[in-house]
Amino acid sequence: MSRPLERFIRRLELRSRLSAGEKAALLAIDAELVVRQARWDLVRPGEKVDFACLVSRGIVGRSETFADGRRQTSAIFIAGDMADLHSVPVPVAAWALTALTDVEVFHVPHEALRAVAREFPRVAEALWRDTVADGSATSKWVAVLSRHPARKRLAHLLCEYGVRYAAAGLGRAEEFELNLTQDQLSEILGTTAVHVYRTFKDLRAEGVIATERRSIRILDGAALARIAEFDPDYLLLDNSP
Amino acid sequence: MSRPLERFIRRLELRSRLSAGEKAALLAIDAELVVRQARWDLVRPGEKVDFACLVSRGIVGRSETFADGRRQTSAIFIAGDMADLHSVPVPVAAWALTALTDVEVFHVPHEALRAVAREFPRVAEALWRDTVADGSATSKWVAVLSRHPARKRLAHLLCEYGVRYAAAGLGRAEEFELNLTQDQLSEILGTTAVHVYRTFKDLRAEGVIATERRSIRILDGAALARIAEFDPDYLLLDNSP
DNA sequence: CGGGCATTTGAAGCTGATCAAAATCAGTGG
DNA sequence: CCACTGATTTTGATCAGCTTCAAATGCCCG
Repeated sequence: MSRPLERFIRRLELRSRLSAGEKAALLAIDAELVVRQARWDLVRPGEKVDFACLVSRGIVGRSETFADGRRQTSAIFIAGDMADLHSVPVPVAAWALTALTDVEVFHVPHEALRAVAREFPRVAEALWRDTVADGSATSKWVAVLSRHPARKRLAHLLCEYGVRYAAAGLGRAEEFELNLTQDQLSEILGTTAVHVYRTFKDLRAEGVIATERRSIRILDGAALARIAEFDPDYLLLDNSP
Repeated sequence: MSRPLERFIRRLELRSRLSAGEKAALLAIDAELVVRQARWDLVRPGEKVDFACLVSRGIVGRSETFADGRRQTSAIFIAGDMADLHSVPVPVAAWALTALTDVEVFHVPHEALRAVAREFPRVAEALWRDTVADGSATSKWVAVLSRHPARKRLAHLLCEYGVRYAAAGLGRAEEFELNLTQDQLSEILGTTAVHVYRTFKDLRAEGVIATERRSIRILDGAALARIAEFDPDYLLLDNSP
């Protein structure tokens, strides 16, 4: 694609209104396309970066590894997400950004983003707003992870992923590919791969979802949302402001 | 105090460089002082606000309540913290801000902050940067909460609080008042009050900390940091940029 | 000095972790 | 097309950490 930020602008417009001039300035930014295999670390903790990673294909995870080797993924990013928008004001990574599947990522130069933000205060606010949305999702995840058992956590993840996947224009909220292994899911859900399996099994047995290979079909969205206590407000996706 | 934002500017300066003019513009902002007792909700979920809450005294928590009445606190804020800086770009609260102790809070008008941010791009970036720091701490908490047993979680909280308390110029990292009940701590640590008590007891028995009423004395900071796997980088407090 | 919180203590039970291993699948090369 | 290989999913058994419930003690404030 000749205009790497096209999809990112559509993402921003889910939360912010942008003028034609503002969009044109963003569209004019050039970015290097990088193709990586699953497991590749796009950014390592402590690394100083001068670009932000815009996901174009596949899934990127933000994760942290502990002394005993166990890992926790605190966010996942899909096509259209700027995985480390926070690196623009804070260019030293505090976590790893890892390719969870084979991915295509644009390296968007910080300096170009900063220049547009300086010139257009509403772009600056739009970027700030998307950073807030990231924090909002993370904050929600603190609560879900800490207070819900695995079945509610998984239900919540499926609800959120479906909504985000649909909002990104990548598919339907009721049926999508979740291209993550149960091991990767366990690192998001704060549990073990074994338990992820059993949890999937329970949800299938209840007739709430169906799985086939890595595609998820939500048979009873209302039930799933009830199990998860899912309320999409925290994703800040209704373009009201 | 005639200049409500004085302490907030010092907080910003821990992470961003500001010119005299930029500081003056922030200092000129007027804000209403509000005094509340413990348990008071400063902001309720879903509420539309046109001001941000700058903590002046006491502790404010950001928390979420579930259907069964259990609560999770995803962040705590001390004097100098803008508890809901994120409300400037996103003025609809997704969570409650609650006074965990008796508090004094300044209501800082969004419009005033936005005006300064529009005029001074570096102020905009400083505010953005502090939002990133909030997200960074939240993201760390996802990992800690999800992967560490209660003893490491408590150790981590004590390390973080000490560092933040000292950075805010409110005391020393090795000895401070943690004016929270064990019940409130359990809502931060994702456990129960009973378990918080037992965890404190264990850490005391190991000689790592001492407690007296609600004051905490860290006897062996190195051991506490080791237990917690604490590395303060994620707080983004070294004024390097 | 009494009432309301908060802390401390005890006992029982459950959820999810851990460890081990079998079954299945995806991809590779003969 | 099949055998082989490594990764992932599925299954089973045991156990630790934490929750839950109940109650006693301690502390602060009016």
